[in-house]
Amino acid sequence: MKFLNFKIPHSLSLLSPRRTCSFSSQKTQLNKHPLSRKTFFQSNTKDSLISHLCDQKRLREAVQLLSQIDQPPSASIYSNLIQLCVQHRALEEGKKVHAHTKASGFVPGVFICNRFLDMYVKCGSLRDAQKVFDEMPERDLCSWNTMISGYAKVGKLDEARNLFDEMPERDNFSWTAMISGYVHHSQPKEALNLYRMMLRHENSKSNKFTVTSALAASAAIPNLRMGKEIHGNIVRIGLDSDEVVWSALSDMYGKCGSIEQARHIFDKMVDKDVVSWTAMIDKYFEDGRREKGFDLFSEFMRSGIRPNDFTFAGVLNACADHAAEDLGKQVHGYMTRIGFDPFSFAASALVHMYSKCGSIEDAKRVFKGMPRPDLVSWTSLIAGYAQNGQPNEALKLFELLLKSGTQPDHITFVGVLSACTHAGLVDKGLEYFHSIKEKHGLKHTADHYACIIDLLARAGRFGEAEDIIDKMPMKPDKFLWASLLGGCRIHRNLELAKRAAEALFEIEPENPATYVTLANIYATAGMWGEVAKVRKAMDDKGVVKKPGLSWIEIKREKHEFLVGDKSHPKSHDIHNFLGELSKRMKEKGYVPDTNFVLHDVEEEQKEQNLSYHSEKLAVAFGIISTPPGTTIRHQPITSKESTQVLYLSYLCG
DNA sequence: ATAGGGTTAG
Repeated sequence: MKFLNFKIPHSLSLLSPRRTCSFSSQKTQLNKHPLSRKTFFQSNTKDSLISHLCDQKRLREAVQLLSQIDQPPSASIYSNLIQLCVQHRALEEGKKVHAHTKASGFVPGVFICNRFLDMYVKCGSLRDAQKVFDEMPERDLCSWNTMISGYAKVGKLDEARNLFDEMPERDNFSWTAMISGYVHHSQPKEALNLYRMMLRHENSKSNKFTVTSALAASAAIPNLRMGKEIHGNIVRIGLDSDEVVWSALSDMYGKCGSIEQARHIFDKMVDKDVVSWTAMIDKYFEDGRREKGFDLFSEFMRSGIRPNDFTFAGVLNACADHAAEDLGKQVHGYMTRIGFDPFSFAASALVHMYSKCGSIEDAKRVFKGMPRPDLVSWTSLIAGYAQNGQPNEALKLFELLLKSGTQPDHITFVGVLSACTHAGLVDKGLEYFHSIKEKHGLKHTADHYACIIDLLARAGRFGEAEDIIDKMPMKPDKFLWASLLGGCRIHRNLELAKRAAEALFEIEPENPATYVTLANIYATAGMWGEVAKVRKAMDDKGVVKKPGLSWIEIKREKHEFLVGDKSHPKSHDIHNFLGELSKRMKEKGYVPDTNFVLHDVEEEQKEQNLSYHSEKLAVAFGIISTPPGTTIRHQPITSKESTQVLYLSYLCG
């Protein structure tokens, strides 16, 4: 081996005055000249020392040692070094190695060039990769594919596609890189076009990689017909023995709305791994079938396969959505036992879960335990404070965020603006609103506009609100108009209420809430003729106000209530409690504020006959069925069809 | 050597 090394650094002879001497005579020369011999010996040792350092993953030292030798080491040493740079995502060191090849006069072949391409791509410097690619005298399929995949992964799809179209021939790697690039960057249709093109024109046969990408595309559209077609292909070609293919297939059915089919495939899988389990569990959550999801989750826990951060994040988000803090706490405990990455999104999902459940102290504790909280955690906590009656804490936290050097994004500002709304800080809110664009260089989103209109309308500053609406660069959405309508109701602004309602009738004519609110505004103003007109319009259009339905969960059992509901077995106790409660409230001097009734006029009239609103019934039942001091959480369901439904959950302590 | 499945915040 050492003898071989002797041959490679022929530039060694540069050190010796006799460059032209032959191999054997040089050896003799070396023997005769102690200095030359020492140099040779050192270089030789350094080569093997670099190899040794590479084996030990000591990248820094290896590169430092490399910089001390002027002549190129063997190609395999370069290769090892580059690979190590890739592993460490060490762009700086990688550049040093690259510079060394140039300085030492090493002429890299395609193989080493491809390594450099891969290194630059993985370290995130596509510019350097492109430069290497441009300078390559000779390229192979791998060179092209590495570039295409590099561009496709970061969403530079045009660049990727240009290379793809330009390359002389394509293989499965090229197709997969391109198709998955489209899938991951919201162009699933283009992905499927490409897949069809592959089937048509090229002789490339599908393999498990191309079909999984195509399945992901069908899932993202979603296109069940195409998904089924690919399923057929898979069976025909015999690719149905691969875990990932199965998983993608199950995912496709789930995303295309056939959750039963997804489960069917999931059940048939022999070697389910953490990804297939997690995906199936999340399917149930997305489908709103949380019991099923939680059941499958506990089944997974018993399977012996180790869950990962995706699993935890998925379940915790489901807990957050359902204010299921008891389960969230259990998951937290489990995570602590088996360990989780405090830098990962499982950690921020914890902050989110506790914030959403109203346990802001727990959220803060998790947040403080994070070595470097990410933006999602900051945002969750800020929004959590805003929602849980501590808007000033939310704003303080936001100022801390700015000091920490983390850049807020548009979602952070939704939390900030809603904090201002809750705190009634109108001018401060306006200041933040303007800073979004001016100080942070972000674009105002429809959400920001809805927030700021909500803020101004609640404060009765309708002139400014209208001014902003008229100047905004996009069409106001339904949330904005609904906020405005709500503000008009508080401040009895009939004119603007009409404008808001008309806009809402156009956007969502089928939503009864608009009619009800407008009728209420007219009723408050005593304009009964207008109330009747709104009612008639509702009837004419066939819009039906669904009765408000509320439910509360006591010990995992759901109890439902309609307005004026007397069918519950405990109905008598509930009504006694509520009667007692309003008696005591009146004694304390409480006067009901009719501006803030949550229900429509008809229901209000019912209430005068002691026909209680469903929320009141549910909360009352919760209070009398639980020990004193128990937290009762409420979670508005924001699905399209039932905006007035409340979800209340009693959590065992 | 280059490619595939599940993913947070109002």
